[in-house]
Amino acid sequence: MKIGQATIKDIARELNLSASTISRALKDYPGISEETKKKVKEVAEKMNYRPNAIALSLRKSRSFTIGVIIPEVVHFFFSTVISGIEEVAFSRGYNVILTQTNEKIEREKSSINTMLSNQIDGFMVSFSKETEDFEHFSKLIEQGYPIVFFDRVPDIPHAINVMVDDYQGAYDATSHLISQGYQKIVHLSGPKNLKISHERARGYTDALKNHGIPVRPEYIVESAVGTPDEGKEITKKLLSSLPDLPDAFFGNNDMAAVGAMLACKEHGLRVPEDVGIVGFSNWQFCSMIDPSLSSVFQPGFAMGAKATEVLLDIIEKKIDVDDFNSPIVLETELMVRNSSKRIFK
Amino acid sequence: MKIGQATIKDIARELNLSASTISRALKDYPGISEETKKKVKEVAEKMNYRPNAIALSLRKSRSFTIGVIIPEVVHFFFSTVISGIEEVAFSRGYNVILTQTNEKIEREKSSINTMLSNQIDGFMVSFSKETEDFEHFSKLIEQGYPIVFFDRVPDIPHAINVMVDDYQGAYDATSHLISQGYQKIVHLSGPKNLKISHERARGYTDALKNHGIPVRPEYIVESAVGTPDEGKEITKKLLSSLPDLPDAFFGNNDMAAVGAMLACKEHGLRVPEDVGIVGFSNWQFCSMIDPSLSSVFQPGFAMGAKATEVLLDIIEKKIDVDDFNSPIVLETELMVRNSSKRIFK
DNA sequence: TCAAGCTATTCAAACGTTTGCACTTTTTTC
DNA sequence: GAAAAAAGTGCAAACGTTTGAATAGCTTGA
Repeated sequence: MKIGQATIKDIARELNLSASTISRALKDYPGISEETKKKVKEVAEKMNYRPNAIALSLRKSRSFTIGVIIPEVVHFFFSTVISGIEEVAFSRGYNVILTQTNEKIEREKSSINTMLSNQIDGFMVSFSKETEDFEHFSKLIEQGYPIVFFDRVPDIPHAINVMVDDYQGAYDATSHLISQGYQKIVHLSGPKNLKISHERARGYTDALKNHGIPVRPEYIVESAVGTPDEGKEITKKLLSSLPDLPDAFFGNNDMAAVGAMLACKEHGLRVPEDVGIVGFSNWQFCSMIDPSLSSVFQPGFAMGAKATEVLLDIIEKKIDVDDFNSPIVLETELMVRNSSKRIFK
Repeated sequence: MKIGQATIKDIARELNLSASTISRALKDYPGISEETKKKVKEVAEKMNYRPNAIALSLRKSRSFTIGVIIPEVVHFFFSTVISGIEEVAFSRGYNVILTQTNEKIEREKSSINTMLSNQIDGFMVSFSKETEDFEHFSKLIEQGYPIVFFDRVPDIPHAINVMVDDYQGAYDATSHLISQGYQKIVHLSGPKNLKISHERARGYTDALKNHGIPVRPEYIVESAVGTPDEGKEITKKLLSSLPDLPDAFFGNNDMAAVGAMLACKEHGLRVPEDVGIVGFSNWQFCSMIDPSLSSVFQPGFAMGAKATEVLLDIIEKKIDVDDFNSPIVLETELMVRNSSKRIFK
């Protein structure tokens, strides 16, 4: 049978003291005699006293809990972000309550509501693919709720955004392919409503331009879902329909890239000899497949950690919301592997 | 500026009614006139009233929150479990607070403490590799805290365990290898203190025995960490030291199996012609690597969902703790892919 | 001797809900 | 037309904690 946790009142009764004295004694407040403090602490220990965080939250209107809203948990990149969030939150004494939206805006909204009900101290959000209207976030910001966006960030006033340098990552990846002698580079792009998709596409385009390679619209194809199957299908179609066969694929994510790789292999093309491939995100499997997949590393853990640091600093008023007029951008790193190495030294 | 959320008192003041009436009106309690109910609800709507879950928790000694303690978030299998947990919890109106132990028993214990402080309604636990003494869990069970273990389950009285049929999965995998003509099958086993490791090893051993193949102790090697690198190293050593070369590897997990595959390839062995390989867990990358990796599918999502159902049923007293005298076991499924297909039909 | 000044402690209200009970007021019943 | 029943609402306590203000019991000093 669950024994009701000992409370301050129980200790008070035991020692014939008032609740306030117990509270202060436990907190080492001045004005309590050393003797009393000692006794109180002993009894607390003996009774296995554990402060009731709920009561504390009610009193202080602070829950020491942050809410994380994420599209999917079963996603390598996001899981690394969660890990970073959890790590920092734990070390600073906060709880993390987690919900996934499964890319549905309705779940996003309802999660916000339950979290508000739960008096969360702040939000960390990466919004869903369905989200095109940011009204529900703007309202929160206006009302002064601490909220930090990561990875998928909105373009709205006063939003605090932590992101990866998608533009540079894509630029590097594309430049690398060019440097390896690939010229006809296809970009499998991401969903149109995500800023990260645009940034990556822009990096790709700029790299081509800066190397004097014409940008062909038919070489930019949307791979919105981001599964290997989708990438494979799209690539297959391209290979059988394009008059001028591409010699490289730059995927907006690793899944699409791996799909492209499979399609190329099936089409009898050798990777990297005939076709070069680079992905984005550097999922675990990149080094396990054959040929190993070059990819742009996104620092997910660091992103989660940094975003949480910022959120907690805001919550604790160590920094001011207005200090952020531009996003916090983390560096990517191109991991060159065999799928794009054509020039051997 | 954050506007203090409207409370029941605010509505009461607005309508010149008492807090109790508001509370009852909002809950459609009998004994409140339809007219009042209507007015109250309108005003609540207008003031954007949102019940304070913290106050409710304090009053009811129920937080509608469950605590999940998991070894790692960045782990395909566990992330699918979390997803299942989150899904069921959300649909039944519960929050999920998540902590990862990073395989450290100290974090496990301290997580339990903060969760207890937070008046969590119940626990879901998969313990760390370091955990060998289950005292801290036994105590919780004795005190009547609802707690459900999943995947890594303890062998202690009254524990409610949800697990996968590791024995059968391993048995199937090994039998499959035998049916494909492999005879000298190495098992890369898991950490010794996890029951799942024993079960998988037992399935492997029994399959050999039942097919009249002698079990050789030197063919069972511990791959405790479970990374591709470790699997690769171990396999390399085996290939260069064993006088009688093995012709198959059954990995306790996919990472070890992939390591074995890489080592075999480097050693000039062809997969599956010379060596057959089967993993365990069916991680996403299994179908993406070349050759694709056969693996035992573990229903992670279903496990998380089932475990949560049970936990919530216990919390809500829909079922009794004593109804569980044996673990809930979920079926595995062998996914045969190219890494172990030697007999072509 | 007594006001002043400490020290150690207690009181009481507050955070936002819920809920058993009591209290009005209205309606029904005979 | 008076008593009984019903309907609608309010009071107050409780959940566990914190905290400003109040109080009690000392010691000190002139």
